[in-house]
Amino acid sequence: MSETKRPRSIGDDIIDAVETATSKWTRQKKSEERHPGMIRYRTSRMTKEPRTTQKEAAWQIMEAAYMAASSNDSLPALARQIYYQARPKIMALTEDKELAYGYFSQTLLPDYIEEHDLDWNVVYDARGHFEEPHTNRNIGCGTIQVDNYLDKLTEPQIVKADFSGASVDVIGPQGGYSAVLFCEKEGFSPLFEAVNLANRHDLMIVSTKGVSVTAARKLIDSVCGANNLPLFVLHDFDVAGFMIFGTLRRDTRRYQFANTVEVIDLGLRLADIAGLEREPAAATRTSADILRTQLAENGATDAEIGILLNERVELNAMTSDALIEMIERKLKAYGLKKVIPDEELLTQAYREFHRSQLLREKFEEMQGEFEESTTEIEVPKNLQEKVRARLNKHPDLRWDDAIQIVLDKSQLHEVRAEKQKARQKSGDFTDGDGAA
DNA sequence: TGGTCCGAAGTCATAAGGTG
DNA sequence: CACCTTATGACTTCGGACCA
Repeated sequence: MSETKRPRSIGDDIIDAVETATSKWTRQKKSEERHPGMIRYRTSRMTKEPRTTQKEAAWQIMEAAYMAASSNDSLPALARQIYYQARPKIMALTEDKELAYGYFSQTLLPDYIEEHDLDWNVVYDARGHFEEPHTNRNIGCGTIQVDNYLDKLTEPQIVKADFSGASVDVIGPQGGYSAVLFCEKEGFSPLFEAVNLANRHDLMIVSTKGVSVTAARKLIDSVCGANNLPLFVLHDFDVAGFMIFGTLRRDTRRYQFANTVEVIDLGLRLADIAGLEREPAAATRTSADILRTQLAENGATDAEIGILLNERVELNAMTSDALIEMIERKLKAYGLKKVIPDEELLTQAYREFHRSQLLREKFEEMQGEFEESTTEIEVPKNLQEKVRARLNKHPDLRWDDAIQIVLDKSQLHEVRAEKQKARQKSGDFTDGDGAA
């Protein structure tokens, strides 16, 4: 501006010099006025020393922590056990920054395992249960239990007749159940049992408390996906309920489905909540727009979203009979059928049961003759000591098992097998070695 | 051409909300 | 308390604008 009017003076040079020298500073200052949020970041960035993040620290020590917790990968390790191994080490590397268990177990540990493609035996606590129809196997929705269960799935096995008669052993969907029912709440189990829901429709019922754990999704993925069984989902009419429904039919950060599963919504949906008690939706800090998007992604219609933003209806608002009526109406509408195996298996089973019947008649005859001819049975001396000696040798047995072995050494194997079988019947799929 | 700066987009770590 | 998820603030990265 000035140079055309008058010759440059020393003053002009000084001004230029000052402006040049301070231009960067001015620029920064003005930028900071426009973006006050950046000030802290910039100062911290200029003054901070490079430090280790919790993630970096975790990456350094994770393997050692797992190996310690799992006794060199020979036993299953609970996420929490690994955490206790890892925590002091991570904190030492990060200026004692507190390490939250949730962050460790939900983010660091699974991310590490995924990134390194590891085959570690990491275990989370069971949450909820699943129960087969007819067999009454009731198993916890935990990592180990689900894995063991999936390992043992089998085709129906016909058990040949012996003293106890022929039977058919079934573990899993084949010959066992025709669909899986997922219920958001565990509390309905007594009701389902009272009306015999599972047995009458050959349903395996899975319930977790709230959002499904990954073990439950893995179970559903395998059982439904590999056998083409439908999954029915029962949930509240609320934001969480739709989320529960949504996470069972799409991939999330923590679990990706390997199979395609046909997921059927049993409600509650708009059509189901007429006349039911509504309560205000739980307060949330999430904006309505985000909720709307989420809900739509989880399958809610516009009309439903309109209600869900303000109100909710619990499954508990239904009377027991109305709930069962609704479930069965929808199962019927779907066309769910009882399990009936193919002709070949039916034939085999028929023959074996027939044989069993004949054997029983024979046995009863023999029993009559036997009772007449028996005399007093000799009992070995020092039976108590003998039992104690057997138990010392095989501490996993009970006293009556020991008597059988005293009577006949060759029984040991059978006794063991019986015990194992009994445990499986009762739904103990935790496997002998068990969690540490 | 090569250094500096900006800010959108991405990552990390945590908080908070939900189930029973 | 366990677990799950999404939201969010703090920080980090990085492509491109800018400038000398």
